[in-house]
Amino acid sequence: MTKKGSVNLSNIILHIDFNAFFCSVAEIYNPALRNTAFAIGRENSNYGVISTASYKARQYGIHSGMPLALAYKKLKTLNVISLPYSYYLNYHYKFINLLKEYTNLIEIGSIDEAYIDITNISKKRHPLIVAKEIQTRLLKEYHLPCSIGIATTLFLAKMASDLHKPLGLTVLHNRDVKEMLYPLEVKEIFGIGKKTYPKLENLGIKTIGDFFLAENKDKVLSIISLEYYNELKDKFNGKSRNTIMPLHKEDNLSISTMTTYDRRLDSETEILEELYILTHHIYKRLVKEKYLTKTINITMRNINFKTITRSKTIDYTADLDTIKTVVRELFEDNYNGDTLRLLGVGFSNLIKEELVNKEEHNLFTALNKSEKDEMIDELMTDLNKKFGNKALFYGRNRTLFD
DNA sequence: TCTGGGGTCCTAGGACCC
DNA sequence: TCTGGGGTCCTAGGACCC
Repeated sequence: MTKKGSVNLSNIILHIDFNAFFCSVAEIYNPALRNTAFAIGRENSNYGVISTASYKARQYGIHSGMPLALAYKKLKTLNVISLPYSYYLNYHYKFINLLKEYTNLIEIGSIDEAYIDITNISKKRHPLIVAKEIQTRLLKEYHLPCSIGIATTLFLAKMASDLHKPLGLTVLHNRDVKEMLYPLEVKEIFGIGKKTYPKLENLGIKTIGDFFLAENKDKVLSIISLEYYNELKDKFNGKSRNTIMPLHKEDNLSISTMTTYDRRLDSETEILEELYILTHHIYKRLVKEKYLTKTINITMRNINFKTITRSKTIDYTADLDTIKTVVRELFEDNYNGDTLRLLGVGFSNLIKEELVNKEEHNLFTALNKSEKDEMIDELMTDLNKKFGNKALFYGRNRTLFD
């Protein structure tokens, strides 16, 4: 698809990434915050971490993920605020709706970023013009500054949007990858995080260029697998996914909730009570979004930050009592008396209620492999009729009738 | 300085089935 | 007595991302 001399066959992907999205939304609701040092995080508290720091706050060395206690050390007067999540979501939807004016080939990366395929649009208008227009409209209509990357694959578009912030507009041609990306630190690679990066750095591999240098290959392979190495190599060579999966993110593989407590928990009764509260909380979402769950998990983190998760798989259910019983069992079977700082409850192996007919499901599990395949084919045909492409997504995750 | 909350993907061993 | 090969599911944990 991106062979030499066949540029016209390449897709054109934009990655649109908001700059300090949560802060921008906060500024919409309270314009007095503009150009001030503030951050999004737990209000009136000395624990927890910064979610997003305004550009002014970043001048003091404050950044996301930083513990609040440290942030206040850097700037005593730092203004830390939070808004209900729905406020951010509201602008997320406005953003997606604006993109829909251009194309339906939209893949949502997270609340503040999305990819779109403008290959077709680009036949009539230059990609840069289109990107500039989207960027300007988001700023003028919604006061949301963003950076946009333009490239032939999703991965390169994302790397490109990171190159210039805020309000960047960056075209990254495949032929320019070496010049533009190789000088960057290896931790800038999407997929190399804070565990892997120090190990590479220890071996003298500091830049992306070092990472791909032939003579460093053995060193790199002592840290990561050959498969992953090759995958990254392809990505930097422009040989990775260049098609949008439009419905990605619209359906969950799992949902969960967790809370860090500002008190320490060591009474079994109290912990179980809190687990029930969390269970109710996440259960409401399960029902609201019309899922059934098959696997229930709890998370416990002790004061030394040791975290365990325990799960149990049962029949698909949306019955609160059944779920609470499993939660209690998981807790009673696994709690060792530690003093805890965090609890969580989650559901995975989800399936949409409307796509499960219990009777059909039971019938299905009794079939042999080829009968199952046949039935899946029939069902997928039906589902495609009913839901269009959406059904393909369920098929991809194979959760439909496992 | 002291570590939020919500997700996804991957790995690996054991159980179980044919 | 010692024990194949392929496949799927379940569980636990880790890395990573926003």
